[in-house]
Amino acid sequence: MSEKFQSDLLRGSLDLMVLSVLAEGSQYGYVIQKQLNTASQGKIKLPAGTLYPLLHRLESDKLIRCRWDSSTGRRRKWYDLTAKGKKRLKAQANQWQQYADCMTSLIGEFISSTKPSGATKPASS
Amino acid sequence: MSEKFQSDLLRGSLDLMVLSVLAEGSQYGYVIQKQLNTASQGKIKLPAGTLYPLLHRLESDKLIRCRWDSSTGRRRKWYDLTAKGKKRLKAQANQWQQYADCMTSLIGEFISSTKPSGATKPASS
DNA sequence: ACCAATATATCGCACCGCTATACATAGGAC
DNA sequence: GTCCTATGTATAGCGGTGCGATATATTGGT
Repeated sequence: MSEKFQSDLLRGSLDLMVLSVLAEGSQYGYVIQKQLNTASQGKIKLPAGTLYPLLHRLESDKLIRCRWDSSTGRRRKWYDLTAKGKKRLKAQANQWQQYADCMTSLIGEFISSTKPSGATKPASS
Repeated sequence: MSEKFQSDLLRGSLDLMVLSVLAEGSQYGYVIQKQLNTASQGKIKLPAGTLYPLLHRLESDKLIRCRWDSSTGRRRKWYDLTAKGKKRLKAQANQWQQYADCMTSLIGEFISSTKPSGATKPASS
């Protein structure tokens, strides 16, 4: 249970995940790491050797910007989405959805839909 | 329109797609290529340099098996799912679904559910 | 004083999709 | 017959990226 996803699944969508976390507000690397772990129910355990180079790439692509700050305690590197980053987030989220739809139509019949606790959704809102 | 998916999206799921095509029956490489192109509405255009090495990998992993046959015309290399391949297909399809659910819960709010600025076709209804 | 958790960083490996290139056959146009 | 395109398979090498290993520094608890 709760196995880790195979690494290759992250290729092409890990940057999108990080952008989506930052869309909720400024964060620093270590928290992003923990957040993705939590949000995925332990299935995504980003090693530091993946996370920090990724953040550096996003920054050099001007999708996020950073700022050292110590006002919350320790000195940490806080990241923010740029306008370009927000735009990219939307574009990439939509592209991912199309990709997912495509995958589902291909492999849908091979998925055993035995959800461990059924409950579709308690009719939110 | 009908842009190609970025290559990295395929990492970790391309093998799954090929297995799912072969689950419908024996096929040879060239047809698999066309089939994925069709099924994805042109968004997946597998280059031969991707397809054949992939088939070789799947074969060396004993997920598929091959056989040269000329009885339908030209000499072609026909592939079949092995028992191991069928098992892998199911396992990987389920893992992918979990991954997709995880992604959706992360990025769902950033997906604009309206299709990109209206129909290319004048809505037949 | 010691140790674990926090926090960031970089090096080099491994994997795989892609481009480029190659070769062979088949069928139609001219 | 020759040319061109589609069909069909194959491999070499490049490039990008997730990861393990390793390094460094700070913080708080015992």
